[in-house]
Amino acid sequence: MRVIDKSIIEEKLKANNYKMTPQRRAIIEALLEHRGRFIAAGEIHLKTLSRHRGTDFSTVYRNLEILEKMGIIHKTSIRGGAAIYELVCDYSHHHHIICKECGKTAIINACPMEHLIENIEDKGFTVTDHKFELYGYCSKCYKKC
Amino acid sequence: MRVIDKSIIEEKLKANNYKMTPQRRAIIEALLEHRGRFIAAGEIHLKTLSRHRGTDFSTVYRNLEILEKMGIIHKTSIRGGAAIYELVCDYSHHHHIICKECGKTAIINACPMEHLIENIEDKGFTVTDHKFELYGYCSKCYKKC
DNA sequence: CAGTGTTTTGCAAACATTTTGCAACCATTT
DNA sequence: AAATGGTTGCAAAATGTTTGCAAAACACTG
Repeated sequence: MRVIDKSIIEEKLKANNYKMTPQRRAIIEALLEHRGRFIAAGEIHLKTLSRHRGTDFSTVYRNLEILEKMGIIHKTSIRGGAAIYELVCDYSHHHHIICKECGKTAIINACPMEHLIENIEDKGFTVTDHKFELYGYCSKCYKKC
Repeated sequence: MRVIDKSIIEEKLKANNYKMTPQRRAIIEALLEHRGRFIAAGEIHLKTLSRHRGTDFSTVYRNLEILEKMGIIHKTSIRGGAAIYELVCDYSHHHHIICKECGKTAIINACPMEHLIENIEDKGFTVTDHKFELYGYCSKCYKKC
């Protein structure tokens, strides 16, 4: 299991004919800095600005879309709110528990699908992907609330 | 296990001091018509209009919020997109498989949490809720794509 | 290291979604 | 009939995201 880092991401992008720009690098660095934590597009933009001033919001969105399509980041949202993003930290399949307060995440290595596939196939659905997320509070935020 | 219908919802609302208005009724009927299917706020608004013309979008949103807080509907979203809603069809805990094309859902009675609680508690998180959703295509939409 | 084709960017504007303040309304109670 | 408290439509704003376009930047090539 290879943990993701900057060079892996750059390789991947290159392999898909994406070029490395300061903006893109800044966005990736912002995400790396937040490893293990979901953040909103707005926060990513802010962090990116401090690394490469003038980066536009649209650039951030465009790059997040690219990174997501390449499986480098996860996109989700808490109860239908604004989208939040997180670096995929390694290549193994896993799920998350997400702090509703600060976005901190922990990995859940178990995947419920293993036990459920038979259960589902006779519903007539063809399953392409699944989401299993736990929400709650990390120890820090739990004390505050 | 009591399956939800119009009268249950009306009872619940009344018990919480909410009044039954034509608009609210129209919104609920629109949701009932879509039982077993997630729909977006925009669609609910459209359906509501045909039952009670002039109903404003804000009214729809306000009522969806109320219904959600009372546990009558579920709110979620597919990959960070716009919010989608569905009537909670019964009072038992369960999960969904959602068709990415038409929003049709099926119930998954198994809950992965049953087997996982121990696994998670030593991460320092206090779990308040969880989401387990499968995505794919229902038989109809699968043929089309 | 200039030339080339492609990608990427910033900007501005558009678009989509959701929320809010407010005055008016309605049903029920006093 | 006045008062109460939830509810609505309207208009506007806030929020979040996407797009078209011309200019700039990038990775190659020779």
